[in-house]
Amino acid sequence: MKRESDTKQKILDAAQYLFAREGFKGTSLREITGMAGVNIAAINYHFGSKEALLKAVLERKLIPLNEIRMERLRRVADAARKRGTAPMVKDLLLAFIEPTFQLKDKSPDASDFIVLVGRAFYDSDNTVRRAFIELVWPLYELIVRVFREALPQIPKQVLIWRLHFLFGSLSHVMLLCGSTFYAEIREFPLATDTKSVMKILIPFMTAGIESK
Amino acid sequence: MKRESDTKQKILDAAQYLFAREGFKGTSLREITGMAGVNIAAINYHFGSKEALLKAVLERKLIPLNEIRMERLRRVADAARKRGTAPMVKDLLLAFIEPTFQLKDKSPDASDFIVLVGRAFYDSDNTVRRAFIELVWPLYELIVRVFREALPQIPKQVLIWRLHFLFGSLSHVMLLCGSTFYAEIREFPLATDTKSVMKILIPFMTAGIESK
DNA sequence: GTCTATACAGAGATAGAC
DNA sequence: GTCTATCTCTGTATAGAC
Repeated sequence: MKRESDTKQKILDAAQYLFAREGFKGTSLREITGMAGVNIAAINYHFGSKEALLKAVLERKLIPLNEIRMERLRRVADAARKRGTAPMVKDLLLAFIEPTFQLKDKSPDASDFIVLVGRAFYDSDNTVRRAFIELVWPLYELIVRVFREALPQIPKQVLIWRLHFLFGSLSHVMLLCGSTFYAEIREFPLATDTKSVMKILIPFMTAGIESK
Repeated sequence: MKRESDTKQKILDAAQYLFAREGFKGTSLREITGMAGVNIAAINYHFGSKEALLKAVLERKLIPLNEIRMERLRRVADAARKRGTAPMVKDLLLAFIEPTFQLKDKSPDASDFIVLVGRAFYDSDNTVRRAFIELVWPLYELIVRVFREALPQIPKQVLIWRLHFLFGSLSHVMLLCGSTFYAEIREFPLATDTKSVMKILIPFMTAGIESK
């Protein structure tokens, strides 16, 4: 007899793998169940719909990741408040960005998840975009708040634009670091380990966000 | 009797409109031909396949746009060479970025095209990504070359990473400026006219790319 | 409760008659 | 250049076995 969570887990793993490679629309339920070695009806039984399955895949890793990111951002902001100073932009950036890439050191399927999330905001499917935005909304609000504390002299509209530039760069880097499918665009291999990327990305972003 | 180019044109217009809204995979040939008021088989007759239609849609506006961008980049680099100095980063950035947004002042369907291109690199469909990369490759190579002239002291790998950060931000901004579908993520309206966006984006990018 | 097999309606692309 | 016929594959629903 199979345990309930076994089938669910196998479906989630296969779905994450395939969604990352073929996209949401590009992956059929038959492919997923075929790969997971379960019956076609299992997805509807366990999750209710393809859309609900996508949400489950995203939530599984994104909720814990967001908790880590929010915790780290709050810690930076709190420490600054105790010192009576504004938080440093580079500390906030590292707190926000680093945890995502550190996932790769923990689990072998992290790359698929990173690609999935890196694409989510740009997906042409409303379902995917909405599910993603809903999940990251509290984090987004926290980011706006702590960066306003760090840079009170910058008009809010300008700061929000700059944060969006950051989100764009971050998504782009997530795809380049998370997947092998983008090798075609590189004329020679770029180092994509977490430490090397942070060393280039954080100073770039700090300079941009702090610019006059 | 219909003129040959009439049917083709109507298909291209409908396809661009629908691809921008529903994505490549998410748009059916029936939707396109229905909107264009032509027969379902007309796409295969005129273009050969859905994939070839996508390429035609991209090429129609992207080839002329890339010529403008490359022309402007070369002009900045040439002027600097004549002066015997390195080209200015902010001039190169404006030459590369501004023409895309200026399309909106020329044609009413430019927003759809901008969204389509803004998404292309992030599409989960290989077809879309490959078609896009092939079309922008000469521009990409020129960009690397002129930015190396502007910043010879920065190691090539670091510079290429920074250019990719730029591409990510640019794509993100193209979606936010080109579409109304992203209104959900803004807590209050951001100004998305070309001049306002350039005024915020160019200094941000200049500071990031020139950072120590 | 959990899983399987099968049915279904609709959308996919395309070949070939006209 | 147009249209229809066709055949495959999609997501979902359900009836029943264990």
